[in-house]
Amino acid sequence: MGAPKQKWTPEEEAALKAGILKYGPGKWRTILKDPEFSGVLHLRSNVDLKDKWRNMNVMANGWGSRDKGRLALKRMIQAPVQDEVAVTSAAESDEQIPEARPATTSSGSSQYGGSRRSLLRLDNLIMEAIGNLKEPGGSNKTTISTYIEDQFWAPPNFKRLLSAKLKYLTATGKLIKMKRKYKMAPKLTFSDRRRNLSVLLLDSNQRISSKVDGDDINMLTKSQIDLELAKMSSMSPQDAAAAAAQAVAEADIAIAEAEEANREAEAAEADAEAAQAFAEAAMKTLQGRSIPRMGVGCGGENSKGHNEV
DNA sequence: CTAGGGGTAAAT
DNA sequence: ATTTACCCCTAG
Repeated sequence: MGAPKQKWTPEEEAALKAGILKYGPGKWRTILKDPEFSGVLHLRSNVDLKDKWRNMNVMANGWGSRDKGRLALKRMIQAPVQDEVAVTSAAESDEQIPEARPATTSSGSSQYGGSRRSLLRLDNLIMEAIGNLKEPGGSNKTTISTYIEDQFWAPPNFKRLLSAKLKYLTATGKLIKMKRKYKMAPKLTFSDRRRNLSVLLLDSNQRISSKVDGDDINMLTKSQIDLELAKMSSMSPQDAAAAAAQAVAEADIAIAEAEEANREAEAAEADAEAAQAFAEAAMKTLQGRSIPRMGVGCGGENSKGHNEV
């Protein structure tokens, strides 16, 4: 009647994920009662949390429980019908997911539509690489490149793209170049109000109480969290690749330009999506560190955002 | 209260 | 026209 739809804000998503990280999946009521999250989620109900989490997870692994058979067996060689549906969820090694996307055939108008988003993704990918490598003193370009190339197929011009990106990130202060290695900025000057978000996340990175009771379904706690991260990773290569091929056609300058324009102009939607990815990267990076507590007051709001209450 | 199924309104 | 995402309803 009054509100046809109420989109989830990144803050809400972050809070939800933080709550799941803190307690675990299924404790929606508990998460909702937590004073740290109730401030952000007091408008949502426990059912909403569950639904949202389901949607996120479905996107992560491909087909969790929903999505009957729409995209499933459609245009795939070999029919894995008789096989189990044991996805590669509990992968303890690294984030590596079998992409089963029928590729984006919507290359009708090859504008910058999807490029901007992908570029921003690569941005986060680099952060994740550095954060995951956890190399003391930072990681050099080759290491980062290897890390990414190892997980995804790298376009022929990837090295070039990466170089441009690294340079840009260093120039903007997001990365610190020491000698020949790149490190993350200590102050986390990624954005303005992105700080309290990370703090919010970091506050609840204690650990997951994985109490092995006896049943088999137990490890869907941390696995699913990591799955979330894998989602971003497995989604990037395709999109980023297409973007890379296009971007290289233009010039390396176009990348920085697009990035800058993106950051200045529509830093509402893109940044919003980057928020959750960044939150995760930051959380993983600063894991097990002494984090000074901060107020969780989200005061500074962007001027041109969507005003939905 | 939580898990799952389903429908419908927005995006592409 | 197809896909995404939010919300409601029902069963356990």
